[in-house]
Amino acid sequence: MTEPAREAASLGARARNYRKRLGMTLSAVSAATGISISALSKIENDQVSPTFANLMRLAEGLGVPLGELVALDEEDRSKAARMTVTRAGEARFRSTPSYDIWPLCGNIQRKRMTPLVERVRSRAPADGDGLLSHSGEEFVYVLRGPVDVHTEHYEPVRLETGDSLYLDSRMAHTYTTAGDDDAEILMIWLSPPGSGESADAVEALLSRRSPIPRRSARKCPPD
Amino acid sequence: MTEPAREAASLGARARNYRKRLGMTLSAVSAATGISISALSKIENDQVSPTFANLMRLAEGLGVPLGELVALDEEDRSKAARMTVTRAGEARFRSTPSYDIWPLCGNIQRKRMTPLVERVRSRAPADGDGLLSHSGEEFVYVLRGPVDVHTEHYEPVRLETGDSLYLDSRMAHTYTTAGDDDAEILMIWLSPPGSGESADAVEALLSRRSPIPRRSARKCPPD
DNA sequence: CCGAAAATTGTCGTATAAGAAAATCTCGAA
DNA sequence: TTCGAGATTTTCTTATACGACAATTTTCGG
Repeated sequence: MTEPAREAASLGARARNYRKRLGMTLSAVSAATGISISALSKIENDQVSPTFANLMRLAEGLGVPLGELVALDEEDRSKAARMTVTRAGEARFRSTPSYDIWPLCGNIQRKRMTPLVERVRSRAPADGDGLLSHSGEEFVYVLRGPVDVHTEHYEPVRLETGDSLYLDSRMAHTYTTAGDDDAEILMIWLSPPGSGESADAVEALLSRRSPIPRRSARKCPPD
Repeated sequence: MTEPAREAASLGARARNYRKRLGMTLSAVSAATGISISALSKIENDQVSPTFANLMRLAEGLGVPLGELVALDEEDRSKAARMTVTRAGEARFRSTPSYDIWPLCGNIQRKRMTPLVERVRSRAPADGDGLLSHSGEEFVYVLRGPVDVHTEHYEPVRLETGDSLYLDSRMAHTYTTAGDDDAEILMIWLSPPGSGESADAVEALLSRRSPIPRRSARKCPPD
């Protein structure tokens, strides 16, 4: 057997990695892309040199940027190796009128996603910050619901525990708790490609949300 | 109003732009890449869908990262759906040797993050897929632990429920359950920025109509 | 060990990309 | 304007990717 799949050296290996990653079979990819199973097999085994048209279909079907699918490894991965862990109780606590916020994994630099656990306290959009829009995209997974999502273009959506949501942050939005207790959500915010990332990301997010001075940070576990 | 410099919309246009920027003729590119002149002409005019082999040769000959050559403009998400919800039970189920996977919010197109709920079944890296590396970054929040994180550059890390982790996906990694039962994690995978960096506006203009001052076949590679 | 699903391999007909050479175009100079 | 040489496009033929199908082989669960 080949050694554990490192950065796949060939196009076929990369394509296979991305497929495996989604737990898809060749038939599934075939259905998603319109490429025949046999062609997919040959592509993954580097027996053919696929056309640009099929490369585009494949990237689309696998949900991978085309440039990434075709790009050869151009970087020393050992230097780029980065990882950071935040323990359940170690996140630092911040507060806005509507939310208590625990930024996660803040140690790592140069990361592009900003993960937060938020305790939703407000019961109506008017209670706190109102609808706000900002750049980027955000994904929300409800740790303890129910939560109502208010946006400028959709009817409010109620999310229960375990529900998830993806939205374009440029559309004004806010979250409110829909139950008797505060709700809790895990949010991952993705800043747009051009904007500077880094630790400032959380500050930017907080400053947009919080017209009032932040309190001093204190430790408080999400759970 | 003068026509705004728009980015090359097609692969052929991009290829031509890069060639013009270097002041090269088709023959020069042919010599540099090994691709026939006629094939180059047809590629630049989008009359053919070049093979991956020729795409690599072309990128090499033009001194352009392959990802840039092939990347489509990833803009225009205005028309796409701005929000999508996945209910707790509605995610479609997929399975790999090591994981059960529920892709979340798959409906929305053009999103840059890929959220998944994964049930971790394997108890050791060797049980299933082994260590895998791929592009991008990933954030993990442990819904039900404990989970062990194995990487190629770090000692294994044990995560309990509520812990979170951020890592560079290019570092080979895998997750195993460290308890008696299967573990469950929420993962958000971020694919690398589409290499569709906008072509330089000036270059786009230059390559359009009024050609670069053409000194009788003066082939000077820019330095 | 078995059976089923998945994946690979091989063949064939078709579609189409690649390469060679001829035809056409461009543009400066006489 | 005409001319001519290089640049580009347009024919051709050849090479090969694609899709369909069938036959194994491999991979997993049970």
